[in-house]
Amino acid sequence: MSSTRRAETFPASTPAAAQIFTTVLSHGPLTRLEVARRAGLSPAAVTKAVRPLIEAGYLVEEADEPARPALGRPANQVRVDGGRALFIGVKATGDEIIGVLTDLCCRIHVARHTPLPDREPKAVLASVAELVGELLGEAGDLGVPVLGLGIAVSGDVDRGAGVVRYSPFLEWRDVPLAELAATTTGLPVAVDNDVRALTVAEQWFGAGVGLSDFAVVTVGAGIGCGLVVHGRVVAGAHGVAGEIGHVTVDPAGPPCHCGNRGCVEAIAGDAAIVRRIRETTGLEVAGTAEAVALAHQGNAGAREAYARAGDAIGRGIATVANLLGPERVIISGEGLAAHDPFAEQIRDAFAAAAFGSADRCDVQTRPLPFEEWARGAAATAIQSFIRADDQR
Amino acid sequence: MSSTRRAETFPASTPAAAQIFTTVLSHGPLTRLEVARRAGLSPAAVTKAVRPLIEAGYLVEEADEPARPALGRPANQVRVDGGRALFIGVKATGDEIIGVLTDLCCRIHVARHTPLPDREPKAVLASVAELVGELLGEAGDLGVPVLGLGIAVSGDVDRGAGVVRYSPFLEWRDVPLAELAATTTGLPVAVDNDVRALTVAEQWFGAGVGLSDFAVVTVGAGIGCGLVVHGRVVAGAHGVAGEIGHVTVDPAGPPCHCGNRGCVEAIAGDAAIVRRIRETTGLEVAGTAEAVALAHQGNAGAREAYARAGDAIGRGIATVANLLGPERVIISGEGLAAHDPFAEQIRDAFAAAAFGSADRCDVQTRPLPFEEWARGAAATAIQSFIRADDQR
DNA sequence: TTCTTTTATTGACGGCGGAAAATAATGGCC
DNA sequence: GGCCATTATTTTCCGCCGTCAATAAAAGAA
Repeated sequence: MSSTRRAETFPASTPAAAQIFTTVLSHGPLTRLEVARRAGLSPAAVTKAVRPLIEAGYLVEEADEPARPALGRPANQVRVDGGRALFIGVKATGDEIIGVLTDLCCRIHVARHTPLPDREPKAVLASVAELVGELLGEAGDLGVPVLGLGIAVSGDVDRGAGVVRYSPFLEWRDVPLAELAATTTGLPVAVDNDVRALTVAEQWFGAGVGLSDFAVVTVGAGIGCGLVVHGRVVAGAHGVAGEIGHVTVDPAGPPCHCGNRGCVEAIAGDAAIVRRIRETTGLEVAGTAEAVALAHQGNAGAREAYARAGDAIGRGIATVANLLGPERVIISGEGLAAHDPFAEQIRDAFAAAAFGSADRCDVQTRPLPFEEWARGAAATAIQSFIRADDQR
Repeated sequence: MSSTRRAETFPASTPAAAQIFTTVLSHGPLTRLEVARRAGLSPAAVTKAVRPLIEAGYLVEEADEPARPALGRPANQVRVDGGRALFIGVKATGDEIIGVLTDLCCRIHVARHTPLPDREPKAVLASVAELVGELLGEAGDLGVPVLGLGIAVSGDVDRGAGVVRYSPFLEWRDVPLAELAATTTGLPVAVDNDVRALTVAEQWFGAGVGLSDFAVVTVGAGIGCGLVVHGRVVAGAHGVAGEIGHVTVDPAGPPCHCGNRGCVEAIAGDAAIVRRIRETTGLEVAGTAEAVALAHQGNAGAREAYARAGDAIGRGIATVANLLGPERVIISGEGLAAHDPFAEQIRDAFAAAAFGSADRCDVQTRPLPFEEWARGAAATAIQSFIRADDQR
């Protein structure tokens, strides 16, 4: 199939050129002058950097110029041609693989998911290859080349080496996933931790655009956190960071699988909430869906459990805000959109526990559809293709 | 006095040159080849950058070459000439001003402190000017020029603007301290938060040398924290960061002046420890010195209070480690050196509460003599003089 | 002495980004 | 319509920085 097709490379030789491209990518259509101001470069430098990018088709001149000035020569806006290239993002959980086909602007064109019968690296790799094959087929129909594959896995991932150091859900240790996937798919592969991947997506295409310091908190089975400091996603000295789930909220709280008590996750994780409702109401709650339904019906025990969870998350976020002073915290989770009381509780607890930063830190809540995880993986693939490791 | 003396400027025009200098500054004498490797530059670039620095007297060729290779031309090591320039660092607390005269390598030559009669900006400025005047006199005796003044203040400080936004201890709001001190002393002035200043000193001259991710935790009247992420000191989006003192350790704990309960500072701050000992033993403990003495004598109540405090600090540090994955945490405080059980308790609590990072995060304890705060201020002055904002 | 080995320096080269000037594209004004 | 003011973009030229390749330097070994 792919045979000896040479991997296409991005024509941005210098860091400045990459920065110019990412500026346009994140901040929509911009005139060259606006790009120059944002990137802190001279207009001439922008002109020179933009030309090869237009010639290669990654940037295009915007056809209509809506924002023309009252006076003077009208500006020509430039934007990224999303249709120029496609990327595939894959998120592997313990029992499912989610894959999306996105364009260069990280807009999802196709989403697929398949169950995962076996967690062995080989079996997972085979499933990933199959899913990628299907998505490549879709891409072939569109006649647009796929330039990269991103894979997101929860756990301890060495992004630079493309190795999954340790993934509890998959029960993997030191799996050189990037290399393996590259040989089976023939695509350039980027591998990263799932929450960090999601954070990259927010940084470049979401609510973190233009911010140099923000946090993404994911609420679901586990509680995760991606941090952006100084315009770069924090990976920690050893690849582990953002473990907000195991921040202690109440030393007398319920035991956590990590060995401590009262971790955020032990109070606000899906399983913890279900367990709490069972304990306080005596009802046989099967799962999260039922717990949410109970809370919506006004069941006191369920509401209390969610209030407790919201409180724990709010405290956890306040801890992040106190330590890092982010400009914004983006809370995202499956249940959040449908479940406002939860979010409100988070806000209240945050406001109470945040020391000096509460009024200066914007807390946003946004839903997290399951494809969003895979989109994050695609974002890392795009980032890796552009080869721009830091940006504002 | 100083009249129209032009401020001396550092002859490192490019970021690369500044990086080369800071590499030599932090990593002691190095051969040009070693510098090139560390800085990721060609040997030729190092040669060219080093020459003007030697001509200006900031670098010198090391006289004796101890590390000569078995074979080949012996290497010429280069080091920073500390005696080339002096800097003054000043730390202002609520009731005292501490000043040090350091050389370019941030070694303390003279330390002075004077009580602070009044907290009004004008009065503080006058005291600072007097102290600086004395230290300038000492510098004049040495015949070495003083090239900068750094002032460290606790609270919310905008380093870039040189403005103290809000300092609770001094009861200041929006005081343009850098500008004021520059006009009264005639020196270039850098102003920063005290804990961040201390962190810069550790990063360049202390236990953080060579690390891109570490934390400094100060234990005393308050509990502070300076963070280095991606090789840069974290200031947060709004100038507030590192508020580890108000991380909640126990929601049912004692009330804190910040309005919450069970903050680290409300358990492990000096005042909290003294109060705890009073409550549990009924003894009239006057201050920290007495509390420490009681603990050393084996008084059960005092030991319990310190154990509690150590536990709280350890948990707070674990939170930092879980979130940021630093390579090292440097705990520094006045009482620490004399007070090992405290430190041990911190370690234990950290090891228990740190999720996955405990075994990979090095926890160091080091004493914090009172001049160390002022030395941090001098470090920011040096950094500001070199004009290198980030480094590894 | 001469060769080998390692370090440091030199000089040519290329590329990038900035400054300034030129060019382009409009609307307004006479 | 011609001219001018205004703003955007491009061109041209220039300086500077860092790399490359070659060379010098400073030993010990043969």
